[in-house]
Amino acid sequence: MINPKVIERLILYRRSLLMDGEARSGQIYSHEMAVLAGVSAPQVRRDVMAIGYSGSPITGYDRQALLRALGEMIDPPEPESVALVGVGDIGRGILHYFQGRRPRLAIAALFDKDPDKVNRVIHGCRSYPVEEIARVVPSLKIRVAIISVPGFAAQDVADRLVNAGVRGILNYAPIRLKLPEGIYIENRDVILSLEKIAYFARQT
Amino acid sequence: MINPKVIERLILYRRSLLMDGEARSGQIYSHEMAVLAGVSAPQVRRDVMAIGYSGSPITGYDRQALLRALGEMIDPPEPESVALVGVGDIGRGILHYFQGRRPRLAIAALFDKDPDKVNRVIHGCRSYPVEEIARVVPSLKIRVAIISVPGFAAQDVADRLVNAGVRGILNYAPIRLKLPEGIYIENRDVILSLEKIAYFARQT
DNA sequence: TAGATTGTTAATCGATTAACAATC
DNA sequence: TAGATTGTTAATCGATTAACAATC
Repeated sequence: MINPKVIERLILYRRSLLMDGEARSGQIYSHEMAVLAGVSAPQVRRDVMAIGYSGSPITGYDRQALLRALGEMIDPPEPESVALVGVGDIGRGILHYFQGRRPRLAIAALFDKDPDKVNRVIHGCRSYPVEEIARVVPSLKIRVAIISVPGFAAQDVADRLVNAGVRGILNYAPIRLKLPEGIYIENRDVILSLEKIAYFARQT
Repeated sequence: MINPKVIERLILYRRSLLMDGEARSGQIYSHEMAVLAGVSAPQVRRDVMAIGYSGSPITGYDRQALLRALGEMIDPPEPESVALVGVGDIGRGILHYFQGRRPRLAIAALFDKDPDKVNRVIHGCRSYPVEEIARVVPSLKIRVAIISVPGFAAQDVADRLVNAGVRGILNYAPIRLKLPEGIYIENRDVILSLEKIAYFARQT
């Protein structure tokens, strides 16, 4: 199993290759990829090795073949649905921003506690009360969720999601969720990030 | 200088102490703090040591004194202004969510390229064209900025911000910014995060 | 004093970087 | 072949964990 930092770099490599319009086909060397992605060349070689793709000492890597190998690692084999819980400011922002950007990854269900926000279609997406997580999440085979509810509600929501089959969570709520082993989580607390950045901006 | 992971934990310790309403005053042991913040007890002790505060082998740490020490490290000495560039879906979500939550840290200026979005007041905050960054950022002594513009515009915006005196950036644009040494940056690319989470959710 | 906790050092772990032999 | 690059191993670096002497 590949670790999170490696996966992140693999995603960056793919983007770099796709955005490097100059030469979508042809060959590319590790040091060129390194410049594009902002990492070191040996790092690129190690990462490429990790996905089982190999290049040639003479011609480097084949762009198209490398993109295929990256896609096989990164992309879900079939389109995947994501749940978004909490249709507040942050949640709505993410929903609007995200929809339609990744064909194989789409927000397929919204959940909220507010009766005014449920049983509607928001930005092309059906919204349900949180009590329906247990029913809707398994029926849509959802395994990834975004939590953007207030801190006090986040643990309850997380428990419901995990019980319903979710295995990965992107958490915007300002608390550290307690989750069973094997659930992958990333915390994206905006206020914490800004406090941290402000600290470092003050130094120097 | 303290490293980012330590600062992040210090912020969590403070939150844990503030939210642990049970006993806002009195003493607390490292292993109790460890449970609250979800880290190990020796880790808590090392971090507390790093901010120059010390406890007693008998009574542990004094909550109020520790909170003061944490605040001195984390909080800006005087209220600090933050710039937000890009008043789109994500930017607007952050603006609405963030305003008023941290008294010493507030979004004080918005910037956008769209003529319809500038020279207005959005959610109590004045908006300017991006060309005015060079003038407004220094005049408000802004050192921290949030970038939530499309990828193709982000590098230009970042350069303008850094030239105007910004030293810390929270970047929501889907590119790796090239910045001079000494500028602190955190990347919060939503799509990248979800792709990563989806990968790990598929395993197991 | 006895004992649990603190401050601090040593051991471990993992990831990154540097070096280099293998290769086309 | 000569040479630049790849694949792969060794060295380095840093952070975390474990251990323990000092302390009240």
